[in-house]
Amino acid sequence: MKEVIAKLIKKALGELDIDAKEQDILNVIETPKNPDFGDFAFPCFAIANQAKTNPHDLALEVRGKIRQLPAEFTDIQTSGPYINFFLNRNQTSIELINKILAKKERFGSQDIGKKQKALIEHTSINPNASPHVGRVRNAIIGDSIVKILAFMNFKPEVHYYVNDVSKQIAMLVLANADKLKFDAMLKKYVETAKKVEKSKKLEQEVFLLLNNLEKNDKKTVAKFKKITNTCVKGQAKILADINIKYDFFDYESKYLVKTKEILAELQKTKKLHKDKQGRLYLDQRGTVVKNKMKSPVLVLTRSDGTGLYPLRDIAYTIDKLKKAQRNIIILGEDQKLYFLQLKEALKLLKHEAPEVIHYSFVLLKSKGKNKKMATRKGDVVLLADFLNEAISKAKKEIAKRKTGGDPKKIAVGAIKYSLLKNNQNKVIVFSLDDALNFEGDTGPYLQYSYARASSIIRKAKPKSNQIILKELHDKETALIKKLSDFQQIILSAYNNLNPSLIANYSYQLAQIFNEFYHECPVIDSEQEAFRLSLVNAFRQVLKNSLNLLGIDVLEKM
RNA sequence: GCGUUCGUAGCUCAGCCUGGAUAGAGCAUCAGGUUCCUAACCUGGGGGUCGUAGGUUCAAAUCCUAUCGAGCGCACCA
Repeated sequence: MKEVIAKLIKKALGELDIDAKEQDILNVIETPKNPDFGDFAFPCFAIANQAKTNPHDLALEVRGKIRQLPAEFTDIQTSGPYINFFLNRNQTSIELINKILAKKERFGSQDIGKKQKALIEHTSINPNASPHVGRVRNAIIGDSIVKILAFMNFKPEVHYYVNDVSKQIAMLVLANADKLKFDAMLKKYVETAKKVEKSKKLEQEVFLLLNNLEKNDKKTVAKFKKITNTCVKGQAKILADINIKYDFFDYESKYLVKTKEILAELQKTKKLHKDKQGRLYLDQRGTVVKNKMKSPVLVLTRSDGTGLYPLRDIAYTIDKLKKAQRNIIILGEDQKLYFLQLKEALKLLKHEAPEVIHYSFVLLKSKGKNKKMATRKGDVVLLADFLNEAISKAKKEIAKRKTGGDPKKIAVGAIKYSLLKNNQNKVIVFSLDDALNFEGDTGPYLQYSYARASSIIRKAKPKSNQIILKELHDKETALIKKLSDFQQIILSAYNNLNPSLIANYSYQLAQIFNEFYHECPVIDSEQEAFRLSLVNAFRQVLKNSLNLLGIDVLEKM
């Protein structure tokens, strides 16, 4: 459509003896935010500058040269230095709605992946406690990205990396936590961590346990395994409660044997050295990290020879890379530098690194100050508690309205939306009270809009399928325009691997629908058939959006 | 100190990549709307030096530079 406009303007400019390239015209044509200014606008600033006239007059002159109104438009006006084009929307509206209704849950999807396998690693929480809201941001973003990739015809495979070789688990082993249930783990961990922090002797015992683990001492291995299993099961269960599932749990301990090979290979690059304390480290002076840290090294082993996390991570990542054409990992902002270091280490071994998505922390809002969630201090909102409170709130609301509907779906929608709507590299300031408010820019608002639309469809008894299209109401036009944005938004969310774009779009879409709902009666109206199809198209697009966020829709609520 | 991300209404955010027409929402606040398809909704009011200062440009919340403030990171945690 922009091409049509560009040709039109070029011709008019030609008649005014102004020479302009079609491409230059095309580049500046924009879509006004305010519908009063039409569907497309051509600002005259640049051309006026070139022709040394003022943009105001130029707009008028150009408009004057367009004598015949092309069929695509209902009007062409000038407004100051802008020439505004008003589209003939009726025909294109019906085409769009029909397309949505025909493609259904595939509307907006494209075959970009061509069934390639995409491996996504997300969540990967330390298996030592019940996850808090901050940790869950990783899982929720990751899960949404999995869905976006599937929508673009990739074959996603979801991996959870279980850090079962760690001081954290060793501390729990030391505290005999292998006999504990999942719910008791957090308290035990906090307690033990405090003790170990104060005592060098206890810390030595922790290291000894790790040493025994690397030596594959049967008793030690069994204790680590017991605790890890309890924790992973507990975590997976609560995540399954909010419908986040994994295809594979990859245990870090499995990669212990490969670390010897990795060290041998790194040795060949001559970048691996031993420091005075006997630790092996990678010299990273010639790499991108050189100006980002005090001493550009990546330490791979402790002085007692046991491996550190980065060493096993190299082994694990290389293994992951073999499994899929595309590799993606979701990491917190605290891992930015570390990931660059890992990337450089992989480069030495002639491997690419996965694509990485970083997200910022979730801070807890309390008494005017924003605090970081710290598991050890108990300043946390656990996902389990958040979910329970949200469910009881949803139950209460449903009881009040006597409408029915699944309170858990509403609770999960509220939780996911509250953690997805913000831009990823922006810190989330989390307040439980705000998150439990189901009005305004929230998950339940979106679900409510869908339920309302569904209610219309349920109650309608259309007398005729005849689409009568009179002049569109403003709210109808706005709704259709928003629906037509969907494909572009999804593409952008895919290109940037950024679900918040979809979250924001969903909210705007729902908002416009609610305005339409108030101003345009559907049932028994003259345009009943058309409006019913519009409502159905809205339901489909909102459902598709919310599916990509991992949020279920409800027919009633 | 170095690197990095963020700074927009009382609070929480969108807009910034790709510069354009009076800077948008939600919460809170005030005033309205339900014999009518779900009021978890809608309409209206008040509330903004877009951190600050320069620069580029016909045009800057948007691009560049500096500066202030906050988060995160910078060697045996993962």
